[in-house]
Amino acid sequence: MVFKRKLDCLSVGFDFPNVPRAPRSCRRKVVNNKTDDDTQICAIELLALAGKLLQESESSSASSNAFDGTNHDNFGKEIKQEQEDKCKPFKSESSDQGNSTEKCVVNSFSFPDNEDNMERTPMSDYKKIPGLTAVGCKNMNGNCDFYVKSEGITGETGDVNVNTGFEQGEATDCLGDGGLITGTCNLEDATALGVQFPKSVRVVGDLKSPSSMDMTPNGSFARHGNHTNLGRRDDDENFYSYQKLSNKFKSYRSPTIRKIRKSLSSKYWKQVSRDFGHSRADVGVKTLYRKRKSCYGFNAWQREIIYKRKRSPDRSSVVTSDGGLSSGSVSKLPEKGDTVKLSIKSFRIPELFIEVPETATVGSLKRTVMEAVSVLLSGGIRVGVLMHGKKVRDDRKTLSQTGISCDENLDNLGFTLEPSPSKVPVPLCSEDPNVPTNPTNLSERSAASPMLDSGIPHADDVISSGNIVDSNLELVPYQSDISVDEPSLDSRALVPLPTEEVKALAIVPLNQKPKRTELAQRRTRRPFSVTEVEALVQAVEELGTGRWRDVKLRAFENADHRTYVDLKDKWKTLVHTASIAPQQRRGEPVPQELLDRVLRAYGYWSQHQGKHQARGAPKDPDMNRGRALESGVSV
DNA sequence: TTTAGGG
DNA sequence: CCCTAAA
Repeated sequence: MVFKRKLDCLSVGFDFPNVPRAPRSCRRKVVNNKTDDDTQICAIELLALAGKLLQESESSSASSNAFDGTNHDNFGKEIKQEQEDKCKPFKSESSDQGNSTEKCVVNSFSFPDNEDNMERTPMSDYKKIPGLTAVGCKNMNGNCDFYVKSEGITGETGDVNVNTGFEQGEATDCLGDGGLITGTCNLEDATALGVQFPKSVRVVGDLKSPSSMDMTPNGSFARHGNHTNLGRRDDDENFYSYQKLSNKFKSYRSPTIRKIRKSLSSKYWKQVSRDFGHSRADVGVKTLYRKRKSCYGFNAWQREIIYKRKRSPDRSSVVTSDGGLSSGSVSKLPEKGDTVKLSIKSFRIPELFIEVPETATVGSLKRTVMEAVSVLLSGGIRVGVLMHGKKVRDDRKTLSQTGISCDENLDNLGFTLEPSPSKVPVPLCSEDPNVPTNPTNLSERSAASPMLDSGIPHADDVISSGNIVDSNLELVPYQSDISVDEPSLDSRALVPLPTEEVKALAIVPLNQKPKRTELAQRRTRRPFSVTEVEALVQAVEELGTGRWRDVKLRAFENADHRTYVDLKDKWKTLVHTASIAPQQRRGEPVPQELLDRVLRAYGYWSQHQGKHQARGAPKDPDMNRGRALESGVSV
């Protein structure tokens, strides 16, 4: 069954720690979709906003130079050319596929730096609003790359504004309709922007806000980074915002998780539970959920940041004595050793596989991507360091020992975002030959397939936050064979690593209006048969109207599709049905005899709330004689 | 997880 | 049937 399968896929969701993986069949399906070119479809790269902290004068000039007219123009051309080159083959192939689903792998996208801007930016204002829209998309055949174009940059008072438009007719070829805009990015506070597109562009701006920092040779990237993002002059405000976002994120995710759990067959969860060493399925599920929620979710990550901020002020120059962060302290260099300055333009993150029908709206695509990213981020991520393309696993090594020094060519240095492997107890379904299970090489592939949101593409969907159409998202846990990504070649400058992470994380939930994904499809209607009604009435007569679980157990134990809520609902309708004229009743007629019993029981239990509930069937003569029916108060 | 009710 | 606040 299609629906079922989709649910399974979805439920598996994300292979971040503690989350069950998709059934093999599901994952294999994804794998099979891969082509040789798929290896190119490397992990998504989250474009990171990074900054190089320089002396005021230096920085200022640098930033302005980064986007002077000439460079800018070239940039645009290059990108355009890139699009044309790569999209052509895709177009021919896609035509063969008919009007079916487009599968895209999001390679990279920017994330907004300012939440307000993000929410308020109407489509029509893209041209004017400072921001960056960057979307990379490659179809499964690896033939289609399209990116948004950087249209211009203006700067005022140190702010850098990158206006990126999306050229209709270019990138649109890949999706079949409309442009693709996942978000805008206001660089108001950004100190640097790296766009890892055909040609990287870096914007260095507003140096007042050090989102970057110097690192001591002994410092760990992660640790430093974790402090950094918050190290803005408006630290408190940012942090508050961050927390708010975190809450939103939480609330956003919860329903999804619940759906997932709900959707999963108990059988599957039981399996999962066993995999995790829980003896009881229900306990396992609960534990899983809670554990993840408390340990690996966004909250944990947040706590970690806070913790580190307070704990190791000496480790980072951006942390002030009072635990707060100030920009002023950032400029202070460590007294010993050389300083390594890095600029991170982008992070490679686990691949996100997205699948949407051509008829899906751009808005739904955006949301789909958003959801995929949200799920990815919700699992907790960590930073990986690559030197010469090789992952540096030893965290104890000093930077210089690793080869990361001011003398070295830092082009060999790369970073990745990855799920926290340490949180992965045991790879599920590791027997799958198609799926490498090295936890340190985790890579996510999320498949999103809106199926119901096949509405007519509407530009409004993109801009009207209040007009969001449901989209479908299904996440397929997936461990790709992509373990070590190419280090990004042009990254150098200061490293506010986690800064970017925080931004990314904070942004996702913001734009994500929690909406029901099609995951939670409405159950098929299954009218109660007379027999069922009889059983229900019988049980209620004996147990009362406040013990639906018991009713379920007693009369519908084996009817998996009848939940106690269903029974309660049915009783509710029965009471109503019995109360109205027979002519007004619909559906399969319920014998009047049963309806009489319904009213009788209803009346009885209304007057005996709890009195007999502890015992078995209340052999109350009043009820049996139907007197309760008339008076409602028969005792 | 259940219960209780509104949607 | 769904969704959820409460318990």
